[in-house]
Amino acid sequence: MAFMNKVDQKRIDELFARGTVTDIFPSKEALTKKLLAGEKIKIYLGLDPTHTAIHLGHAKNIMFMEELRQLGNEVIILFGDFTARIGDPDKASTRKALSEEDVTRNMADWVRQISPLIDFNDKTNPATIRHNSEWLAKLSFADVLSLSSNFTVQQMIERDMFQKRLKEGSPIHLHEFMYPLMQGYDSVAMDVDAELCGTDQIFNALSGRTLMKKLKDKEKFVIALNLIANPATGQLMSKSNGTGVFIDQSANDLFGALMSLPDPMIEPLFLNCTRIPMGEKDMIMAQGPRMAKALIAKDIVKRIHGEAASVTAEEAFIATFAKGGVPDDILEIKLDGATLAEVLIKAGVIESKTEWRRLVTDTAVRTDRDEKITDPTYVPASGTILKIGKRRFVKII
RNA sequence: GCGCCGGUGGUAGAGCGGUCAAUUACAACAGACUGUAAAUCUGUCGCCCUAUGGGCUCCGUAGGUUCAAAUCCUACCCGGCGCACCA
Repeated sequence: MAFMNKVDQKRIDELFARGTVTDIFPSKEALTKKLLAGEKIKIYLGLDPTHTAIHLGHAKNIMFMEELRQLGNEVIILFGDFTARIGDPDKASTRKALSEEDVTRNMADWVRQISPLIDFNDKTNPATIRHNSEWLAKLSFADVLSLSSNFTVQQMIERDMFQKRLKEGSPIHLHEFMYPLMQGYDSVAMDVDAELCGTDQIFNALSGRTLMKKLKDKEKFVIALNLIANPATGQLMSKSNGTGVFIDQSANDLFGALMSLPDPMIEPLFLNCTRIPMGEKDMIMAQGPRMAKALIAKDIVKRIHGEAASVTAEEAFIATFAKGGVPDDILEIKLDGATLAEVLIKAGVIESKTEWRRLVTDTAVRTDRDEKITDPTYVPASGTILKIGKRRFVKII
């Protein structure tokens, strides 16, 4: 184990070649040297249990951690359960704190969702999970004072978000200055060699670097990964931009969500979210956007739902959207004397009768034989398959 | 505690006595088109109905003024800013 491994070298090169690592502190050279020295490095990735809307931007960081784990490093997934209850400074405002139950539930949900992406059960080198309440909850006020003496107010207010708030006259709560401190102390408490984070977390990660140097005289590496953005528009992948893809959905839905992303996202997805060798990139991109996107979507679905599901998802997508067909597994509903609209509301397919009337007048409702339904009071025969819009399918039994 | 400002639909954010179920943008939904659940164009976007019409609910909460309130008044709750208090 303590010798330089050619295979590892190749793998590390490949990892960096994807261009998803934007910053390394103190330097890339130092890190590569350390990784190749055959020493097992202890690295952590902090996750925020204030929410469970896990999208590809999170997923790709987890994938990166898995890669490091496979290279033999000690990999820690750290839940900021203590910090989540305090509230992280947000761009615009102070974030609300969560209850303990919320945080616990969220953490379980995170683990469920990321489990396909990182191995917590490997026999020799499993990824481990820790919680920062383990140490942060135990600090005394004196400890906190002593920690905070390592930073100046000037360093804290230097942050963009604080500058912005100062300018706007929005509040900056004192405890928000503690956040980088707490996150920095995570590094000390776990005595890590490195931290992986998104570029948005560099400030916090670097405060950990400062603390490690001051308190332990140790050089902590910080590896910052890019945030996935649309190269054409510069917009980050996010729900509000209509480009957020959440991983907690069925194979079919995930595949569809990926296919519907704008074409300029193909390359970032390839680089960030797949591990298809870089050598194949040009060949894949040369196949045109549709093929390339499908290939990438399939690879991503495979990582989360497995090979078989990824194949079915692609087939279902082609059958349903490219050919206008009907997927296999559709909701079956029984009328039982109620009107169609009533049954659909009950099944959660539509929200209200008003919505139903709208859909009918928009000619969004048709049978599988392409007959348009124009009467809201239409009573379908048993066995009829109804398409409502592009994505809603119902079979009457 | 005092003063000032604000709380509007999924979000941002107009409106500030009738013409407001509430401008606009984003999100969402639908149609056309398409390789696509993309882009673009078009339409829709509180609920209910015996429907080119009618009814109900809605602008922090509760009252009030008025023929009429999201719009004015009062109280309360919540948020922000400033000042003070911290004998």
